[in-house]
Amino acid sequence: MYAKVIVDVPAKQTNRAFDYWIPEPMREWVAVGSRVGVPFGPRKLQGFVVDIRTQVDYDPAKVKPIAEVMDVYPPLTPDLVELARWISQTYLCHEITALQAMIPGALKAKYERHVKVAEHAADGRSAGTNVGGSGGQHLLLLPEQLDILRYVREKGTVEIGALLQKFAANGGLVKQLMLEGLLLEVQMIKDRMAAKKVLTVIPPDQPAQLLQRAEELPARSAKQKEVLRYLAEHPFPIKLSELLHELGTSAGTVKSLAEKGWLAIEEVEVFRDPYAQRSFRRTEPLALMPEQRHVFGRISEAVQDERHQVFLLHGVTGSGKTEVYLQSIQTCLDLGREAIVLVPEISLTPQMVERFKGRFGDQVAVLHSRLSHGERYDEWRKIMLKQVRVVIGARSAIFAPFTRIGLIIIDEEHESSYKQEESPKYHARDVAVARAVQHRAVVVLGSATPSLESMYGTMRQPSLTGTPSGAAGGNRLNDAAAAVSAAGLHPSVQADAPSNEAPLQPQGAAIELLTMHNRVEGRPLPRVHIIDMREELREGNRSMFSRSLYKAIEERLHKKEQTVLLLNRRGYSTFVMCRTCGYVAQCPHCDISLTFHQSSRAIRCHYCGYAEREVTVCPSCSSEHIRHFGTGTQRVEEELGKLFPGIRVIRMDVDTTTEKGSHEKWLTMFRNRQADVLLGTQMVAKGLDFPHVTLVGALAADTVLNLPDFRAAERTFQLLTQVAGRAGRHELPGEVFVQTYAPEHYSIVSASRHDYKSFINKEMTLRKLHEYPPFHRLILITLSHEQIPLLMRTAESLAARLKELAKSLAPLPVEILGPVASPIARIKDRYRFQCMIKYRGEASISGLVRQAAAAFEDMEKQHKLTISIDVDPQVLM
DNA sequence: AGCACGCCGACT
DNA sequence: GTCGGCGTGCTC
Repeated sequence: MYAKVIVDVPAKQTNRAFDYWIPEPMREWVAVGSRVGVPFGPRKLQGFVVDIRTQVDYDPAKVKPIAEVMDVYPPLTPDLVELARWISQTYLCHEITALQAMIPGALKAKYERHVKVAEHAADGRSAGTNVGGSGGQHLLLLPEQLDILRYVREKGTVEIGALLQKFAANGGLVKQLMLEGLLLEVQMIKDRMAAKKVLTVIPPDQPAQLLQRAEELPARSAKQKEVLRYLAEHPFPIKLSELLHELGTSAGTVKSLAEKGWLAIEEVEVFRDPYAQRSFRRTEPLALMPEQRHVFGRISEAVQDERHQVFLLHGVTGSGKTEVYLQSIQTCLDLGREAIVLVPEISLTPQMVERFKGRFGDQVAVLHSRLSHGERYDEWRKIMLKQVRVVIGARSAIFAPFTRIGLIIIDEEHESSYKQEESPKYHARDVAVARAVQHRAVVVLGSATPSLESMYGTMRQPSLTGTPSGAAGGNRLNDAAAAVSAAGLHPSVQADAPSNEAPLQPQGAAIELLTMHNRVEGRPLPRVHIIDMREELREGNRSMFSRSLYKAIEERLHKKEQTVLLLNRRGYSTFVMCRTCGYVAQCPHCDISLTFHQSSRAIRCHYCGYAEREVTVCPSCSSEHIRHFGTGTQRVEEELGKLFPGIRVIRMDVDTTTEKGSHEKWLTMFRNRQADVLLGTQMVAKGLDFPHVTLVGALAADTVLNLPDFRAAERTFQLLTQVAGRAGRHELPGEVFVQTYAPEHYSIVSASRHDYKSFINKEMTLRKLHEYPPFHRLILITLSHEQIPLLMRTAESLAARLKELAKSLAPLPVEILGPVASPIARIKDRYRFQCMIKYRGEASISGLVRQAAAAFEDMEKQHKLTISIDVDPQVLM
């Protein structure tokens, strides 16, 4: 038998499967999805098995055997292997990159070079005797060299780095021994993190015997008797450390019993459970409101039919989407199938976790970035070992190694954080649809402000001719591309399918729209006031608080109610400027202004981390009129303190939430009403639910609007709607103040009226007019290099090449825009140029782009030029 | 990505 | 004459 293996080298030339022979004894351990160690040229590398065959396509005489199998159970399921291929084709990345993204970081290969003592050096066992060299020639070994050999022999194998460190004074000798063949190099592939194991005492099958045995022991073995009696009474495996603590004895006591064979001590895998300390109050399903009942009905029907379908659940904030998710998941579990819930990283709060753990108990695994490497790995292991059936997590949880997925929920589906910014630059929403096709699972996209892409999907008519995806035998991924497009997320996505079978018309059912207009228990949406800050300024108010917001905060302080203040920092640089000459502190390595950080009193670059001391004298004109521009949360906090002496403010931003668990700490404090105001960036807008919040203020609602991004209006509308939804979720009614310099902008007006429909109509019209997504699709190609001339030349010829190739697709509209300098024209001393491809979805374009980029392969290698391709970019910077 | 092979300049 | 520069190509 042979295996096709994708090796751990992310390069164009190695972006294909290599054939290896599977030695007979390994046969039962090697499967599609296995991690294996394979010889590759002179090295040993990790790889993933993507196929198993009886024949090879390569000269059988040259096929090498697999060197080792890394895991007892393959860490990837066959469907994930297939999905990785789809991702690599759709998002134009190396297949290995997609595969690696699917396993936890703990399983990333760590390559170690070890040495062992060569067998023919074995005669040199005793010190002082010199060993024979390979040619029968007698080499004189120095005593130091014998020391090294003896040390390595004792240890078995030693990592080269460690050996060199140990014998630092004689580093040359180690090398010499290796050259002479007395030390052999062994390459090892290690996991970054192993499962955590704990010594555990296992009682025998018949614990009753233990009492008997205790009698037989001599009187002086009191401690041993005690251990036996304890185990007879509690005949369950127990941690050795716990047992010792319980009985106040030492390990020797238990060990001697183990040596007699009366009990066993084993290493048992334990799971680091980040939620172990907490108990979750069990919750029962809540009664559903009529709208919720209808939505739940549609979803659970589809789940029960085991048919692939995508729903878009548009529910206003506070309409009870989570309860619908919970009950739908229950339906799915009752059918013996598994569920994945994706949540934006930022809203994966303990509160959210609690709701799922409360309903499904230890059936739930949680995956998010704040877990340590080990914790994350353990949660993942629980999924793989089928100890849980529900996963809640951020973007990458879409790769949970389940085998019978029935339901995938994507909460806040409009969030741009579902798009990964590093390779593989996948969108979890699209991957979810592809994965759901494989499993014939249902996808629920939930949001109070659905993305235009998803909304567009609901507007498409189901095709008359197409068979519904997931129908008989259709459970394959080549349908997935069609399904993603049929789902309408994009006009059409095509995995690099041979063009003869590429369906040009999307087929299958479109997204079904489900709507919930009402908040639970008929609570009204909060009243939203738009405050024109231009007018405030005209009337002499130069503070960042309008008079009405000031009054509203004052009122809340009196009534002992709470306030949430949002300061949207995006697009709001807190740059440092000299008021005399206009000098602005810039990063010397990037084309971006440095931002001021109060906590460290430093100015630093967000892109490369460059930092310098705060400047008090202008380096350009020596003036002392240096001002920190932009309204950072720190300044708002200061001003609050001045305006309302004694006010208790919790500030949440990058500066205060980097520490592990700090996020949670602040929110708990606020919940316990230990503060009057929660002030923060985007992170205060998402998913939080505090009963005593009756006032929400957006201090500068329109900062995003000024960014050169076609999604600016959409982002603004979403953010304002989300943050407004934080007010008045419980008994107390809420009120919202939106401060802006663009009070007539449709995104702000619609958000203030809670009018999603008028917003979407306006925005759709504009997008269509300007040929932007979702009507057209984009691919952003960014080139970077240290020197502008070479960079420009390459970018020009890449664009020319693309235009050339695009002609072959005529008459399908494919436009090549650029090259132009990127919005941030230099990062880390590298200049950046970009080209944008704008096309209608019917065009199968990924192959074309790859072809064009491939022509510049040698440029990349020779001149250290980098080309990065972003399919469906979310952020155009 | 590594690593070897291979073809042209400054040294013993 | 050789050591070594890094361009080119391969890894089952």
